[in-house]
Amino acid sequence: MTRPTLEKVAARAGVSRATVSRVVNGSTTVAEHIRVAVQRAVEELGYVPNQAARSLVTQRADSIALVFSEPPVRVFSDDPTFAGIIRGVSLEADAADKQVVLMLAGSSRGHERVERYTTSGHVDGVIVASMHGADPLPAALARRGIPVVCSGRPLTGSSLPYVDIDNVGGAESAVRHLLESGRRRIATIAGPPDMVAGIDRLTGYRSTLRDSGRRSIIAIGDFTRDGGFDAMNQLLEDDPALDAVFAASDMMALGALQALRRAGRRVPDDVAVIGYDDIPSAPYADPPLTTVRQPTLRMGRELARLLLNPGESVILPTELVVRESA
Amino acid sequence: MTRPTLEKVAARAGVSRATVSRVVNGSTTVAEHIRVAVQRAVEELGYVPNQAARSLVTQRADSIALVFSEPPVRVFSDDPTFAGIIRGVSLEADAADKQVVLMLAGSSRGHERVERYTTSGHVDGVIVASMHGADPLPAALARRGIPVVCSGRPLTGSSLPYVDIDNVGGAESAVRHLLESGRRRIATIAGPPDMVAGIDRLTGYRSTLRDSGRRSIIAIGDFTRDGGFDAMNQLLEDDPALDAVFAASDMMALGALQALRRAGRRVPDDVAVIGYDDIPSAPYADPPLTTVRQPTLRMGRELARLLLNPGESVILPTELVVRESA
DNA sequence: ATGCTGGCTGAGAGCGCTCTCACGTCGGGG
DNA sequence: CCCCGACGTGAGAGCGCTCTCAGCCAGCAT
Repeated sequence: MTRPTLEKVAARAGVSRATVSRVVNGSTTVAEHIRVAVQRAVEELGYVPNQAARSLVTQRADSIALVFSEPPVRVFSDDPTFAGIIRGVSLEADAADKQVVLMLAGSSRGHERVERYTTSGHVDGVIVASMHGADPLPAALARRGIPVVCSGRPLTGSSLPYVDIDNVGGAESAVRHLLESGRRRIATIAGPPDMVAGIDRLTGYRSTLRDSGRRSIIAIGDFTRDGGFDAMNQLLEDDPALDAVFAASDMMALGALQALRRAGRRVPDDVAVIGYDDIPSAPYADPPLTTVRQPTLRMGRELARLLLNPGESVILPTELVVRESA
Repeated sequence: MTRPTLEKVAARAGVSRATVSRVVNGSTTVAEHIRVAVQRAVEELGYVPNQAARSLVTQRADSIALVFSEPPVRVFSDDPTFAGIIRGVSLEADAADKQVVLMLAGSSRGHERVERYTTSGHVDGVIVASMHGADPLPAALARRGIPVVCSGRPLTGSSLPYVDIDNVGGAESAVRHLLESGRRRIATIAGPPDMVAGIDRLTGYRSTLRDSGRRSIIAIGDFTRDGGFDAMNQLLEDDPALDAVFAASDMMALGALQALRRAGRRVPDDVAVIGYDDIPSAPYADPPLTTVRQPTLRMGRELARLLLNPGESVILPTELVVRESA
């Protein structure tokens, strides 16, 4: 009942361990008839290489970790970002014959666990998908000598390679759309100021308005629906005459929609609303939400590619999806 | 720049490899002053045990795999099930000092990858969270001699241990609630017939109606919003006089709500609607959705517990959450 | 004094694999 | 005819760790 070893396979095929190893690893310097014999033995015995033994000598694990430095509730919300990243990373890793190991490092204990796991030789590199730009984890891993790539520009001043989405540009395109459709008083519901996405989208909003000579009307949300609801109410109070809102996330936009409805404002007639992320339920909002879509799959691919063969950081463009809310 | 080994630590602390190993692994038979000295050496060198070497001799990996046998898009949808399971598993694994490795086995290639990974000694056991009860993966792993626990009763007839949620009971409680509030013509939007959750919820619906002498009105959905929308339309056509719908998932309930609205039916006045899952957006539906909540966190805990110390399969109870839609 | 027990420590044998060498065994050129 | 290179194979040394077992030194009973 014990798992067959190289030795067993070798004995069965009537060759040496080394030869079996060569066959298993696809070396070309093995005579055809021997290769066939070995493969049959492997098949018959159901041999699977012991990865621990292999790693021990090669010093490679042939797998990479994809760490989500967020509480699971956020990772598994109605947000396509993570799903896209995972798919992209998996695709690229597959192509390079690497295994992807997902880890959640929500708590501080999680951080420690992840650090131990990744430094103990389980993986050849780590992709940290952290929304909080000031996360200490990436730098900590890098210090340990582990290759690291960040999803989202790190706020820690470290020079780690990263892949980010053009948040500034995305916000700009949204606000410009509002401007071009004749809106005059454009408010924003910004994200948390400790997240790159929040900061950059606010920057894009601000600069675009400034360029057009209009003033900013800002409320801070936390990327959640309730946060968006509250922020919208405050915005309405601050400037009852506003005619458009750019929310830094679709969730907040959904909350804003609700607040607007409750306040008796029609969307888009009285107030235009644009969100960010293009979550699955955006098309089903009332009215269907105009939003900024991000190339999450591509982000995942670039992340993996950057980890596998180091190079320059990458910034990906966004796409404005116009529906009915603006 | 190379990682320190046991040997290095031993040399620095002036003891043997064996002693360092003892200290690192928390053996009690080490003299206090030596223990302290070794710990200092470990600290100074930043020593982290090489897991490959350790696994090689212990034949343990000290980690377990949590495999999602679904496409990522489903895993990362607005569905708290997976998040709850993951948190529960993590909690329990943490307590047992095991590492949790998440894997997605959406494609058939994914299956193969997962099988290779888990059989190559990377993990001590596998939890398969598959919604498709007929998934061949669990049995395949078990055949390989790897401990396996399934989330959801397997439909393959295998006798693998599993943890499931009382889908029949959950459906019963929903239908009974409808019955008790005076509804007479209660329809259902069932889930796909190849998923245990779909099958069992339909069973619960049917038996409850039969017991009360009423007839079933059934449409099949696919657990998606669009599927729910279509199914609701068909139901309306089949029996325009229906006054209640039990949808086997909240997503389908959301679609049904939309179809009902479009058909000019008021909820709950004309038609009562109950969903299943209690997704995060259920309270924000219009009207807020009455639904069946599942103990997903506990499910995760039981799953891990069952894997770590084998025992009887477990079935967990549900809870009816009454809001305004029914 | 001698023998014994009990508590700690070190020596050393592997765990299953890869990879470097050395070792045939051919074939072709000198 | 011999030598040399190319090619294919096997022997063997580890990779870094755990764990058994032997060894040592006290301390106690005999």
